[in-house]
Formats: sequence, structure tokens, C-alpha cells
Amino acid sequence: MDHVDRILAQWSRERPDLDVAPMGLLGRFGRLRAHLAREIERVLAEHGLSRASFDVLATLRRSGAPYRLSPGDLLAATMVTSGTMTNRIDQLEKTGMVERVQNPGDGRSVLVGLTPKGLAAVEEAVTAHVENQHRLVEALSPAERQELDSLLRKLLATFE
Amino acid sequence: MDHVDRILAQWSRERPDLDVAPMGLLGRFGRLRAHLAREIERVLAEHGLSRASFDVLATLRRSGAPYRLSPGDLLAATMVTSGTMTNRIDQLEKTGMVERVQNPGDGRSVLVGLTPKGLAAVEEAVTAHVENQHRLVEALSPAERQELDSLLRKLLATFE
DNA sequence: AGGATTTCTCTTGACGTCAAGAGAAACTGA
DNA sequence: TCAGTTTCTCTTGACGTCAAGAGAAATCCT
Repeated sequence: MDHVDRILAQWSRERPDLDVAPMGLLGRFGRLRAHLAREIERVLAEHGLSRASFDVLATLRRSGAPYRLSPGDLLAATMVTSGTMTNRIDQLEKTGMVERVQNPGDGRSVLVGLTPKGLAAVEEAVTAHVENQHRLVEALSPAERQELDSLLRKLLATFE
Repeated sequence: MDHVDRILAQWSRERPDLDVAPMGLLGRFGRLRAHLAREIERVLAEHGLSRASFDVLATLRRSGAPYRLSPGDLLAATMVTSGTMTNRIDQLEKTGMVERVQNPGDGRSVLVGLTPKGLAAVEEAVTAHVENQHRLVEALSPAERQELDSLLRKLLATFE
């Protein structure tokens, strides 16, 4: 009997016409998401980064040298709107983590590149972040993690 | 090979020292969450409600007649801060969905109650919302939904 | 070649959230 | 009893997000 079970019990009493099984699943999903987000942001904050900033730096880092992508490329990788991406790049530029350089191939566009400072920050942060991710799922056995990953993959496939 | 697999492949090339299996699970979790949130908000918006507003109205509704709770009770149910809850109640009060009434039992506190308009809005919205929730998980078989729910419950239990 | 369309980034304004803390009322213990 | 502590709500200021759209460059089509 967890928090979500108590919510479902209330609905069953008040609206017995509703079939609330999916609400249970989605309710647990949502609460779990809030806990995971909090823990992930806490660790990134220890390295001076927000999740928004980290996502951009990590996308640049994993794209490989010379660690440069256009805002449009970053956009395609991150499920946010263009206005959000502009804001993220602005913040990172202010703190010297990235720089905007001219895109020789396209005058409408620009390239966002990691600075040495940004590269150092993301190398340090990603190591801690990956360790933290291990910790966050360690309550599940390897087989359970595999099973959960498979189910998430299947459901995710219906949206992308 | 989905979007998350491509991210993991990049990391494996750039940072082969990292074990990115948990990143895959959490990455799918995060992307799925974004899709689910978008769909849920779309349906609630059709009924004139944000998710924030709906959560408060739904909490009041499922608490049973007379549909009144203190901000603190609402806080305990919703994983947000007190400032956020004040703002949510303010917005709902502006649109006439809830009203603040004196709490006879505690002078520091107040009771937030559904108005007839708020009750009508939430009854309509919750029906559509539950239908939508069914739709969102229907790509999984009943057994898979059960399995996913169990795994989420187990992992969630480590945080609450 | 050049007008129409598309692509790409940025701007604006509104919204929801949090962290930190203030103020008022209720408890608690000597 | 009453000073100190706790509880409860609200305020403030900053942040991240989105939707809608503007402006500039590239591309397409005749």
C-alpha cells in the first residue's frame, strides 16, 4: 500500500465507474520521475550545472571533436523548443562554457562549440552523473533493469 | 535502434570507460515522460485546465464531500513546494474554481473548497483524463502493464 | 535571374516551479 | 503563564519552459 494505492482507493470510493489501473501506473511513473529528477539535479548542481546546461554540454561532448553543433542539431537531440535552446545557449555562453562561432556552410545558422572550460566541466560532470545513475537504479536486479528498459522501450516506440 | 540507442552509441565511442546501461533506462524514462506529459496536458487543455490546476481540483474531488482541504493537505498530496501550492490556489481562485474559507479549527490555516463550477469542471475533466490514460498505455498488453507497474512500484519504494 | 517558399535562430510574454524566508497562530515545557 | 519552538501559509526573486511569431539567409521553381 503506497502513496499511489491510497489515491486509487479514494477514486474507487468516489468514482467507482472509473477504471483506474492506468492511473496507478502513470501515477507511479510521475512520482518516480520527480524523485529521479531531484536526485539527478542535486548531483549536477554539485558540479555547478543545471540539468538544462548539462544536457547541452553532454550533447556537444558526445558528438565528438571538435565538439561543435548548430542550435538546430542540439534542438533535434533534446525535445525542447527553439526558444528554450536559445536560452540554454545564452546561459552557457554567459558562463564561458560554450561559444557561438560563425557557420561557414550556412549564413542563417551558427555553430555552438565547447570551450576548454566547458569541456572540462562536462567531463567531470558526466562521470559523476553516470555513477549517480547507477546508484538510482541499483534497487532493481540486473534482470529487472533489463525488463524495465524493454517495457519502456516498447511504450516509447509508440510515440516516436 | 531507437533515439536512445544512438545516444548510447555516441557515448560508447567517446567515453568507452563509462557503463551506460542505466543511462539507457533513464533516458527512455525521460523521453517517455515528455511524451506522456504532452499528451496529458493536451487533453486537460481541451477542458480548460492545466495539469497544475487539474491536480489540485482532482485532489479535492477525490477527498470526498464537502471537497475541502487545507493547503497543507494539498501539499502533502502533490510533491510541490508551499509557494507553488499558493500560486496554484491563487490561479484557481481567480477563475472561480475554488474558494478559500476560514478554517474553524486552526487560525493559521485556511480551507480550500471546490465551487460548483470547480466541481463540474473536474468531473468532466477526470472522465476524459482517465480515458486518455487508457489510450496512452494501450500499446502494452495487460500483463506488460502489470509488470511495468510492479517494477515502477519497486523502484519508487526506494525513494518514499 | 528573381520572386516565393522554406529553413534556421532569436525575441517576446506568459506560465509554473523552486528556494529561502517572513509573519501569524498554535503548541510545549518549565 | 509565557517565552521559545514549531507549524502553516504566503511572498519574493530567479529560473526554465513554451507558443507564437519575426527576421535573415538559403533554396526552389519557373
